[in-house]
Amino acid sequence: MPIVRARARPRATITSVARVAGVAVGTVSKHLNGSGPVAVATARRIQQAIDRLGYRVNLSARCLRARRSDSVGLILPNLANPFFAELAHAIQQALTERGLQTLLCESDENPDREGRLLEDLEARQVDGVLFVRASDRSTAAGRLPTIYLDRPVAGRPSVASDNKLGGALVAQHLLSLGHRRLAVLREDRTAVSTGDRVKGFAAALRRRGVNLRDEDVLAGPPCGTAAHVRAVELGRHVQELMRSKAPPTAIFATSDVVAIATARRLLELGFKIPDDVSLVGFDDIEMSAYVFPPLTTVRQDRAAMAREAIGALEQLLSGDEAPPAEALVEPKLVVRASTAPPRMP
Amino acid sequence: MPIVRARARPRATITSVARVAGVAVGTVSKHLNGSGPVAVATARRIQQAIDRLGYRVNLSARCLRARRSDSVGLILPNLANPFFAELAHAIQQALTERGLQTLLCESDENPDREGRLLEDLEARQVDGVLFVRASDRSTAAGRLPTIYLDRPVAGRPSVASDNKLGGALVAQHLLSLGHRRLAVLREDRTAVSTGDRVKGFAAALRRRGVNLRDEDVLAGPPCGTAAHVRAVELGRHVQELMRSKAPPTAIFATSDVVAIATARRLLELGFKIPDDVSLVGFDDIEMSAYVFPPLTTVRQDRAAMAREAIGALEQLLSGDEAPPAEALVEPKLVVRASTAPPRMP
DNA sequence: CGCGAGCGCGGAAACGTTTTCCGGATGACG
DNA sequence: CGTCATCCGGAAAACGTTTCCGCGCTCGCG
Repeated sequence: MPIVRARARPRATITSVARVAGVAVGTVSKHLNGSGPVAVATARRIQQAIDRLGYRVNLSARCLRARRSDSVGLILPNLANPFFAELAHAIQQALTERGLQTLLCESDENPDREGRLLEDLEARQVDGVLFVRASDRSTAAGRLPTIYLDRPVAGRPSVASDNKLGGALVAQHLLSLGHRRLAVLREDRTAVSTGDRVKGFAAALRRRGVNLRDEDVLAGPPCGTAAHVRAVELGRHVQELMRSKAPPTAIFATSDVVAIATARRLLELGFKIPDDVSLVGFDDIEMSAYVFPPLTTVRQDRAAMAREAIGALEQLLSGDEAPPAEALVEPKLVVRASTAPPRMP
Repeated sequence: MPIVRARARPRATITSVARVAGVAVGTVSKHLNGSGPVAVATARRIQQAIDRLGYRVNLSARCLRARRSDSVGLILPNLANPFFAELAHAIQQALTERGLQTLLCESDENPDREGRLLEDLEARQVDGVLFVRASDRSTAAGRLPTIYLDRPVAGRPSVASDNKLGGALVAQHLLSLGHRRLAVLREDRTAVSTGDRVKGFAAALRRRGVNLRDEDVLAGPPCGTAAHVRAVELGRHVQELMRSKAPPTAIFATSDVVAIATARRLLELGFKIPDDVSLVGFDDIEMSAYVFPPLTTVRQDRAAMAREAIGALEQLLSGDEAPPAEALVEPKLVVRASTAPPRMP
């Protein structure tokens, strides 16, 4: 518990403003919040006092008295993951537009910390929580109104991309280019969102008569493994895949980060993208437009997710309607330069 | 101002805990904070009451009374920029270790919003602020104890990487590989940190008898321009550079994002990296290890910057020592696969 | 002219803590 | 046995707001 210096000059309070303006504190409060009638002349005097004293409301006091903080907590696994960072950006922007403050916390991919974060947010009196769990197995739950994001919980209100549809979009795109020999690289065998992408992908293939064998789906080490270990593992998978008897003509990586790392390995091995092999990612992080080759991917609409999540939270808080169910946001295929028809044999 | 439902069941307060435990509120407070002697038997009774009621301290009330929030504000331009996101991650982690809460705000690269953010943080009673300004020209300043980060302000306590040294490290590396024809790609002509990198680079070259002409330093459009516009501009610069009479054998991009976009353009144009041209970035964002080719770059030590900044802030808050000056964090060269000796003519 | 309505404002009670001050009990020691 | 220090706990005052209640005044209307 660090030592903190008491502020040198005490800050102006609503009381000092009232004294300077020659009115009662209640009147100042009404002027600040527009919560009651105040004559224009009085309002002007109050405003002058505020400006002169440099008064700023004390949100702790307001929150204490009004039992309302106008702030919501956002818990997510890790800002170093570009997708989460960009999601945080979108959410913060949307909340700001609504006049709400964001309290951003990182769980560091550690489910054990999530409980503590929820307690912290409760102690800080947030009105609600937007919660991206560290893993699908994480079971932390607070007493606050919560909307789950990206990683839904059955029976709880949540907002996520339609991952199955996303996977299907990829399948459709690759099939229409003429690909028939396909493979999937996923980072973690257990992640539900990733699993849905693969399921949607496989189902769409099957509907068009193309079979995706189990051995065509390669998974990296479980979530939580060190990044460089996962990269090495991924590199091995790529090599194994491309050196097999019937190498795929297209690869679906279940996230852009994996896709970018896959592209690196393919290029290192001397394969050309998309000439020798097509590559599709997922998320559409900003970086995916800048790498070589610019990545064909599935865009998760972060702004829409943010809007949807905040709407759901407000509905939950207003409490007059039935709590919203699990909402799906439509993903969109973004075609760039990493996909093309397969080379004719 | 959104409507917020009053909480259904009122939360347990320190008063209710005291009643259940059969003690006075002051005693509960002492037990919670260890701020006074309390007998073990009493402490046990209190703890049982706390557990039974599911009590959580109300930080608004504590902050109001104790005039101390144990939280610090962090203002940065944009989480969608991977370097800032990773910096935020490091800072949040370091603050958490110190038992401090982080209030993260984005200015969206907009200097006009910074003033409002500072007011917000003041209203929320943060103990201090870590401030990454949106631009070197942004002049916003609050009344809170502030440590400037990454973009220093003359005469104010600040923490930043030693950008000149970083630039010199790049020069040294490229010179020792045998490069003599060099070029620089920077994103923004006016940014001081970027300027220092270029200055350090040019100065180190000059010391070794290599001249960097003005026309060898290409700058993108000013900060704030839309991302895709900047990418197009950058592409043009790369092309122009490589099609010139004496194309460089090595390029220094003043950030990893620019380097990655440069690599893309070079590869699109058919150049091999590092065979045809070497490429060096700056920052060492995580992605730079995953792209092709893995990027030689200068690592900004985010953890050290976070430690340094928090240390400076605590010193500023304790107030007994002279406020710390402008601190520089040492950057380190990270050699990967994007640099090699120049092709012999 | 009388009366009710409503506007503008003041007063005061909360909100949940921390902190200070004080008193009672207990133990040690002469 | 008396005195004093020590330990533990109670009481109450703040912290800066919001909100409720009520009062005086003005104005419109019959």
